[in-house]
Amino acid sequence: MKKHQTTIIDIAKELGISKSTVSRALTGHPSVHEQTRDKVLQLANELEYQRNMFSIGLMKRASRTLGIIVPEFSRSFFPQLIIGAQERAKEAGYNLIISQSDESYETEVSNARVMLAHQVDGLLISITRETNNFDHLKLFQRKGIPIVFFNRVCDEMIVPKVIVEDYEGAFAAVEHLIARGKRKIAHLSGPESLSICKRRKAGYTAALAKHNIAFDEDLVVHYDLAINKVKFYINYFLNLKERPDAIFCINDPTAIEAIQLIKKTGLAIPGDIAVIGFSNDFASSIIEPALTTVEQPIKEMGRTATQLLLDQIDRDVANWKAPTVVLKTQLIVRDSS
Amino acid sequence: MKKHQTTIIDIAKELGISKSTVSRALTGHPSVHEQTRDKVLQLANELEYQRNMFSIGLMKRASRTLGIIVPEFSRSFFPQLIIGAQERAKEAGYNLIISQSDESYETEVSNARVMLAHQVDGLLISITRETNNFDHLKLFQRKGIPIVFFNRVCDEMIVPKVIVEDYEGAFAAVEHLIARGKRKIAHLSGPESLSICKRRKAGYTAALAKHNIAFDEDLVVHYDLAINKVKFYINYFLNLKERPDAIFCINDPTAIEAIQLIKKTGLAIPGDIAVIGFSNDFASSIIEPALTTVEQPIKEMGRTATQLLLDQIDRDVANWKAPTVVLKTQLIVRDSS
DNA sequence: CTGTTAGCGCTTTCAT
DNA sequence: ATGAAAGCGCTAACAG
Repeated sequence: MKKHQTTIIDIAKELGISKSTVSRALTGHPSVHEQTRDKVLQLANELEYQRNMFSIGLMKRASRTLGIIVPEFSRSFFPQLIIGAQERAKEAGYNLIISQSDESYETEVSNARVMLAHQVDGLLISITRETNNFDHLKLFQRKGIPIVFFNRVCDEMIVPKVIVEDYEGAFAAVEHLIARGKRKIAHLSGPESLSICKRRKAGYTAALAKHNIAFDEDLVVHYDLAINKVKFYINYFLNLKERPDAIFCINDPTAIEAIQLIKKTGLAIPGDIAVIGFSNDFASSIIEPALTTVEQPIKEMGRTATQLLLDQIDRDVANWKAPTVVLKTQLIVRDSS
Repeated sequence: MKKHQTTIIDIAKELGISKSTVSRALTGHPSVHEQTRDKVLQLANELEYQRNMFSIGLMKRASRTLGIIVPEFSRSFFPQLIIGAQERAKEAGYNLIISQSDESYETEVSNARVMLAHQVDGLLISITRETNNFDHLKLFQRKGIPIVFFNRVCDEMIVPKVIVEDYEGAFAAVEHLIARGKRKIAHLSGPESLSICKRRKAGYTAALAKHNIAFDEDLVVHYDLAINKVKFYINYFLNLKERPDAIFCINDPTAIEAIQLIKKTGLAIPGDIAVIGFSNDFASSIIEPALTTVEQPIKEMGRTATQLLLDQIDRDVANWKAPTVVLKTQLIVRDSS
């Protein structure tokens, strides 16, 4: 199958007028005779003319395309976020190229390369759990292509970021556990390299402090978010001399896995051990007992990140102060606590 | 922020050689002096040169980009499928532009337009539950851009398709229910317009027939897949004079919703009513009782569809017989039946 | 092995 | 209101 594209030249030839006039008519330029424009538009329609993005891109040095790189999308979080981003992009007349890095640093670098090759006008990114080096992203800055981080952000780069109230959310979750009478509250956290984990842990610690509960090193564990390893850490918690009476998990998939594991041991949730997650993923209301969790506005995060990106693209900003937008979180109390 | 692109011309000038030589060196053309090539490659690297897809696309009339349009991706099915598609595309040196039509025909048409504007070399698509008119897709054929349907296919277009053994899967599911002693088996199906639903229904009907169970019109309901309407149909089933003792649902989200609703009424699953889904989504092993379902090879479907698309792109086929690939399904028996 | 030339399809001056 | 011409960055002939 060979593609045949209807071009402006075809239309011009057919109508016996110049290419430039056709171009003007097609782009809605005012200085075109109405009759001429109508004729052009009609013929273009008949021939199913489609503007060639390559030549336009070549001329304008802009693709009107944004890129988004997410670490994974097997769980509902990132797909939902992408829906928000896509909505906002579309409203603004931009398209979105999506790619997922599968929690692999290498793939992330390769995806970034693809985005560059596709001449995206801007990049949205949430980094993998492995990403420690940011050269591939700094390259965008050097090339003058704006970046916005969301969810998992990079602290060392000064660009706009969208995060949620991780600290406050974690604080509220732990305070809620305390209100339920729990005192030995464990925290199953993610990689220490992710700032999101640091903030949630800080909220956890602060809530304990406020209520005069001693911070116990043994009750906090960091893991790499590989879901199949959760069993190891849950076992660890359950076998402690003084078993924790609650576990605050870094995210919903972790919490859901934890619940399934704990149920198998015969322990009662939340009686023996309460469990709390973070994010309010779809599955959290399905599991039994239904998961108490900290809801974050996922779609909104996608929209906001996209907006911040558009702001940078439109504005011709030399010393633009990169904002960090912090979205609200809300504790959803269900049956697991 | 204004983009500055390093171009081949920059490199040529810097090195005092011709653009074509630079181009040849960069594209790995054999007829370039090794020294020259090394110099070019090194400088390109230093200057962080990035090929401009626009000019290449303009020249080659190909974008090395595939498009994929899915009806939604809030559930895990399509994201997983996309992962498979992306894998295969990447292996073949293609990029993938993803868009989701939100189960809206209008959005699907608009997304198709976007794909066209982006000059995709081929399109993968699973239609929305609303799509009855296929003009927007036939346009691709007219333009010589290959299409492959997957999952939700269009019967009236003769293009490659990837589906699963819907009939066989449904047959196995219903036969399993019969083996469990169920006799009044209901079927909550999707829109009659989707061939996928027709095939599953046919499997259902055939299994009943094989075991001499009369087909009961009242036990089959079609709905539009809007998940919040499931309660209406479940209620209908539960209030029938002779309540069904099993429900075969068109997909896992429907089945999961059904289980939640049935549990609220106090009926026992599977004792009073067994429930079976289709697809083996992530959530199906989380719900309690765990959902019996027909597993389909989701990632594989994405890979296969992509391969069929690549086949069409590479081959210069006038009268290429469009294949329909049918992937295996497998019944996963869990606790809901 | 390397350079020259001529476009790909479009927009954008600059004329008229 | 329209046309002519130049060129975006690259590659593919065709020469040497």
